[in-house]
Formats: sequence, C-alpha cells, structure tokens
Amino acid sequence: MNKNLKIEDKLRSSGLRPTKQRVQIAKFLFLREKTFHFTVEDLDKLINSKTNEEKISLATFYNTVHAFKKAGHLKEILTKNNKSYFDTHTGPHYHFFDVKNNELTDINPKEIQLKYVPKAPKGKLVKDIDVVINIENDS
Amino acid sequence: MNKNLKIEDKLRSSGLRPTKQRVQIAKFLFLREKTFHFTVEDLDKLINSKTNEEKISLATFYNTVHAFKKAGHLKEILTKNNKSYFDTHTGPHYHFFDVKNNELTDINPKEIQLKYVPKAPKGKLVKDIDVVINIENDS
DNA sequence: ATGACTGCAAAGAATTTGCAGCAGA
DNA sequence: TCTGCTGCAAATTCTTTGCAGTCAT
Repeated sequence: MNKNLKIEDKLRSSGLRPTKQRVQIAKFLFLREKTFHFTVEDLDKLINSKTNEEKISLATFYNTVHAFKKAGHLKEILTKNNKSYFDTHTGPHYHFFDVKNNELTDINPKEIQLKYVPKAPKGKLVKDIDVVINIENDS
Repeated sequence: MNKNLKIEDKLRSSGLRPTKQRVQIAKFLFLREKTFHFTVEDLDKLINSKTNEEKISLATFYNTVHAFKKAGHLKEILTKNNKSYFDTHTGPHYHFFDVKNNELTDINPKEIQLKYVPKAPKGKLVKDIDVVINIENDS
C-alpha cells in the first residue's frame, strides 16, 4: 500500500486525480528500476493483456500518457518509423533506435557528447536537442 | 533544354523513367542553388498552385518522393510535429527545427560535432545519426 | 454536488495500396 | 508491345475529439 500512496501522491502533486486507470498505468510505468520505452499501442497491449483487470480504453491511454508527459513524468521521442515513443527517463539523454526491430534504447551519456553546440538563429532559443543513432543488425 | 536533359539523365541513371511528372518535380527540387526542405503536402501545394500546368496527384508526389529518396536524391528527416520532411541536401548534416513555425533548416556543419560517438550495441551497426535541435522564438 | 475523467465511436491527418488506364522505351 | 507509372478512391495507421455517463473530492 505504501507504493500506491506514493503513486497517488505523485499524481496528485501534478494536479492529476489518482483515478483507478491512472494509478494502474502509473504503477506499471514508474514502479520499475530500469527506464522503459514504449508506444501507446505497446502500453495498451501490455496492460490490457493482463486478463483479470478491467480493460482501459485506448483513448484513456492517450489522455494519460499526454497528461504524464505534460507533468514531466514522461519524455516523448520520435523515431524513423514515424511513431511516438515515450520514455520514463525524463532527463536529457539520447537514444539508439533499432530500425528493423523498432526498439528504442538509451545511450549511456558518458559515451556521447555534443561538441560545439551551434548558436540558434537570430531571435530563436534552443529548446531541446534530439539525437537518435539509428542502428541495424550487423551482418 | 540543357537542364531538361540533365534532369532526365539524373532520373534515367537512377533507373527511373523520366515521366512528365517526375521531370517537373525534379526540376522544381533540384534546379535551385539552396537546399530545400519540404513535406509532401508542401510540394503538392507549391507545384499544383502553378495554375497553368496539369495537376499532379498526391499519390504521385508520395511515389516520386520515395523513389527519389531510394535513389539517394533526397533525405528524410522526422521532426517533433511527427511529419516527414525531405531535404535536397543528401550528405550527412544536422538540423534546426522551429517548433512553432514548423520550419526545418540546416545547421552549419562547422558549428556542430559529435564527440565520442558511442559504439552500437553488440551485433548492431550504426546506420546513420539524426540530430535535431529544436528551437523557438526568443522572448 | 460539481468538476474532472473515462470510454466509446466517430472524425481527422498522414500515408499507403489496389487497380484500371496511360505513356515511355 | 510491354512494362512501368499515374491517378483516383479506398484502405490503413496513428491520433484526436465530442459527448454521455461515471467517479473523485
């Protein structure tokens, strides 16, 4: 129950009502050690395949994921397959994307660094930087 | 007519029949000094707004752009608005993306450099690297 | 009680596909 | 002639939206 309380507080402190659906999704996403990369479709399948629970509708997954993103609990990454992936690791970091298997993974920040970050054009500010290294099977 | 011949040769040497539509699109894209960034929708509007010519269908723009990409005459870039942009500059280089105005521009290669490119995970090879610096209006 | 949230279905946006007819070699 | 290409419309895929009913506070 301790974990439930923490999750509920996390939601509440982001201005989100801890509804049954949100708590279930949040527990699934945030109560894990490793960062998790997923599409909304993945999430739908993974959570709704648990036979016992009531199904959560696709629209709710979209709503919830966007609410979590707006609250800063998720980061969105776009990939070469033109799909939106979400990442439970919200700090600045970059990604590998396996183009064949559609798999997104974090790059160890120690192994990559941008040298010479260019100035933004006049009147513009840098908002953030996306780096995706596309990979495929050796052979 | 010299230019037409060059364009037709460019197509032919890529294994593409120089049809009326492809020649018209290729001339529009490749007979310019500056590199050009566009979506398929942009291309459709820009070319089909020329009142005099016969309209080219949207499907043909998609077919043609993908054929040009496969032939190495265009590069595809994905942006935060989840749209496919194409770039007449096909060499390796990176981009600014203005999130508000949906405008993609090249970064001067001298102003950016990746330090420490990470090794790909085991059994994988790096295919290419996408870097997009998202910008927005100052203020 | 009163907003906020969910779920359904419908709508929307971007892109792809099937196929008949046309055009380039 | 013959294969490849075009154009149309339908289909697909991913995502958003409208709204009635439900739930959290």
